Amino acid sequence: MEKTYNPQSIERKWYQTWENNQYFAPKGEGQPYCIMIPPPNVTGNLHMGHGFQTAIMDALIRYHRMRGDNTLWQVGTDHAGIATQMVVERQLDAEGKSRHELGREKFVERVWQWKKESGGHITRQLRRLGASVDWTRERFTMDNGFYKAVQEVFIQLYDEGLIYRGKRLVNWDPKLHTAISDLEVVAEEEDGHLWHFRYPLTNGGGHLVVATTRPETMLGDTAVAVHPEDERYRHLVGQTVTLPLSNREIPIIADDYVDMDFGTGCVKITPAHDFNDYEMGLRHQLPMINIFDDDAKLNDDMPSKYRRMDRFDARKDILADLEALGQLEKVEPHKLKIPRGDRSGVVIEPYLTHQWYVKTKPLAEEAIKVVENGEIKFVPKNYENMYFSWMRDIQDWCISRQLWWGHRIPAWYDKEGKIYVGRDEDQVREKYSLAPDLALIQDDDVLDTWFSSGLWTFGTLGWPENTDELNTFHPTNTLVTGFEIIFFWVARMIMLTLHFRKEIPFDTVYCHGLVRDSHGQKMSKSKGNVLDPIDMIDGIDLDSLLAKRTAGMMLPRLKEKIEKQTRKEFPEGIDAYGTDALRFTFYSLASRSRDINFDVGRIEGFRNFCNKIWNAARYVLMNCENYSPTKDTVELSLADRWIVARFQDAARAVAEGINSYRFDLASQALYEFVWNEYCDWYLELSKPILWDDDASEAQKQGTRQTLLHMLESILRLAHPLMPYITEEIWQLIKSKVGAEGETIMYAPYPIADPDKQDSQAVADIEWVKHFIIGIRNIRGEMQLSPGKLLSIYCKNGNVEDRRRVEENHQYLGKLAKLESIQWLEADDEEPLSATALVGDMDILVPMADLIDKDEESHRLQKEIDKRNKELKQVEGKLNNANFVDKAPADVVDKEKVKARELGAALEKLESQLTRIKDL
RNA sequence: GGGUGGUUAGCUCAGUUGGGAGAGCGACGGCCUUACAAGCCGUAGGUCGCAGGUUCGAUCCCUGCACCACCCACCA
Repeated sequence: MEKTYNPQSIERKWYQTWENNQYFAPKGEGQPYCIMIPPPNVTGNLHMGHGFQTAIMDALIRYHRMRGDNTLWQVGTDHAGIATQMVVERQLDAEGKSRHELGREKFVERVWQWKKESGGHITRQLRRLGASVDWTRERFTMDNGFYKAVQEVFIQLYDEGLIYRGKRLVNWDPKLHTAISDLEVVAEEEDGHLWHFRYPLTNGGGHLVVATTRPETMLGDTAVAVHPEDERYRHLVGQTVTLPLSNREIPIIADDYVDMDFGTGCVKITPAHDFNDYEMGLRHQLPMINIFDDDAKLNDDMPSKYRRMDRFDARKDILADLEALGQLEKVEPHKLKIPRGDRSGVVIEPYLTHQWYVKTKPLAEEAIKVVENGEIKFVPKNYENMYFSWMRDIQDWCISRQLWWGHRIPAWYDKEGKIYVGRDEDQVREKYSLAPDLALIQDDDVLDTWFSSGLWTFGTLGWPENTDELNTFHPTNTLVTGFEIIFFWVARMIMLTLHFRKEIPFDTVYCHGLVRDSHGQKMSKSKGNVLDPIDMIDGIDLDSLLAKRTAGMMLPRLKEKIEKQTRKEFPEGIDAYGTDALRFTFYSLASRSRDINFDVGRIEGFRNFCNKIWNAARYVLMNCENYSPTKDTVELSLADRWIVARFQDAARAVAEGINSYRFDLASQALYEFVWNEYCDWYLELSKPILWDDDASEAQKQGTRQTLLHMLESILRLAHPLMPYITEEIWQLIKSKVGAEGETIMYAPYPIADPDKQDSQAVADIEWVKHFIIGIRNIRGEMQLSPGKLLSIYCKNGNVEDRRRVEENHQYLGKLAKLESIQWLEADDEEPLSATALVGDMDILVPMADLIDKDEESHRLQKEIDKRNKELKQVEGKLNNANFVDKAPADVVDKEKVKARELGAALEKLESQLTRIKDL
């Protein structure tokens, strides 16, 4: 083995081996376990969120696979309608072309081309993370089979009356020229104004003042509303005002939606451009005047001077014109929520168009039930509340998009606009018995991307065919996803799956937080704090990192800031830490918390952990070169029995962590066992035996066997979290432990064995550790040379102490670096010493000339202070009659024991201090 | 406006049947001790956001408040 752990030299090799040998495919007779990957955007790039999510899923998958389950991790990618179309449109733009010049067919062809070129990128990156997905079953949301599933679902829902087409107000994105769903609109508070206009009463008797944040929409006003009980305006209801600029007469209506206390209490009503006004328009049968075109420019029905004008320019002009007319009463600064498209970032316009909708209420009812009754569980549980609150108030889902990239809606129209829904034109003609010469045209729109991803769990398994995969793996088990797409994706999967499969899509939804930078800031290009998981695996030098973070930055000031900040944080760039270290870092961060702050400092620590394992393996191999499994009786040492016992606790803790989705606890239990017990103590305790010429061969074989067996067990325990290093080392040692199989991936996962518990060995080693630590403390504090062999005395020990000293002579001598240990009897004169306590036993390190008197006084005083503080607390409790009376007896006893021990220890320490001082 | 999560060592975070406050990184001191300097040994550091309450006892349970983050909602 190389002296230093080098992830680069092992990772790619093993992944290829695994993939080539089809180790990722479902296998065996075990119970099925299945995870569906949340399909990443086919042309996307792996980010930290993917990294985190993939690490979690792979751990679950490898864990179940090793436990013998018939395990499938289904992989695939999403066509991501808007995102992908935008990328390709941007490319065209750079060539000075537009998609409209190209035409629909050519454009879609071009997107497929782009998918072909860059579609492999993200899947290559998933491989780098060690994801054991079954590549042979990779799917795409627009592959032929999926297309069929999507059509089937659309047609059936339409035939059942759960999909309808209607002309309604939708969220219109004027940049992308498409409708979007409520979820794709993000409303942020921004500074704006509240303008007060005068609308003159038609009969000449004065005017009403309306307040608005959107002056330009006045061109589409069809009423002014007041509250029915508003004394100020009650008498005017039924009269009309004359709308300035348009000179239209519009009614004054009463509606209790109006808040009398806001603004003037008069609201201008623009049914075609505001969701509330739309509802009111319906209630009062108001005309709906659309003032915009698809670009959100004023349309040709508007007064000529505003036609073709951009909405924001029109606002300025209208304000100026109203002011000129003397109708602008006042302007106030006003904070308001501005709706913007999550993709385009432009202000969304409520806009009257024909769109397709899913009637969600009936679907949602069932979907609520399965979470209520526990068939589907959310982890952490509180996300269920979020789910419920949204589902119980769900709105119909606008599923049509005016894009070209996506599933085209399987609907046709005749000249009269009658709708025919079916698989294709021929089938539609047959289904609806249409005359062969009736001209039909297909709907131009495509479906919302989430409509197809909503079918992911069963669509990928072959539905609508009744496949073996579907019967075996559906319902799937665990869905691992970010909480931010619970509504977008999770809820819709549950609704659609219940409807079409009459079963749940998965039984558990594990929701993880958002991966942020080390200061809790969201990672974003504009902040320049984005970390690329691949860079942490492969490393990146400072210049490349700077170039990457500032690529395409237009603002020099921003660019400078990002450079400065990056130089400060990564003066040397980023080291190549390897996949295992990156993954382990993700696990350590996978607590219940909602935000995951990724600190690069931690990955280094876990790379070091890999190196620790690596070197432990080197040690084991060096000492077991000629070892082979033997049938001869071997003798197990105390340390052997101890580490085996301790391993059971570790194995239980790791499994518990994984089972409860507490990967932080699982990784911590593993880390602590490997480093603090196996390496720090067990490997050290093995040396006195292996390097002792007097030790028997049976003892040495026992130690070698335990070294190997424990190492091999650790590798299996760690494999789901750190697949590469564990496979690499496992291959090197498997023959020595008689392990079968070609890969650790199929080796059995360790299960804690209660019979291997050994409380005697654990207690003895605890005592040994205390002994050694006592000496080390004196060494460290007294500045004694670490290599200096000490001759020490023990005193006041009981029978147990004497046994332990006797039995563990070798351990103590080697690890505490002792020349000799001798017992002093009660009446023996004590040499002046530095002392340590192990239970009731004193350890004396004679001072001779090596120990400084003042130093030792100081050290003793520190010990005394510490214990005094503790004793005070304990005595406080024991002196409290209430405590003694009311606390459980075992708690009181514990405190009493503690008080006695502390008292005894203090007595010794103090007399020792007096002796030293009196010197 | 309604709701959720958070506030613990300098930093990032663990800490559920309420009974001794922890880890990693960083800091300090000492070591190239034949697995590992990506290491070893030792040390220091916290009024567990604030104020009340319940309890013999509260980081943990209850109430209120402050601050941070997020989700939902029709105030022109």
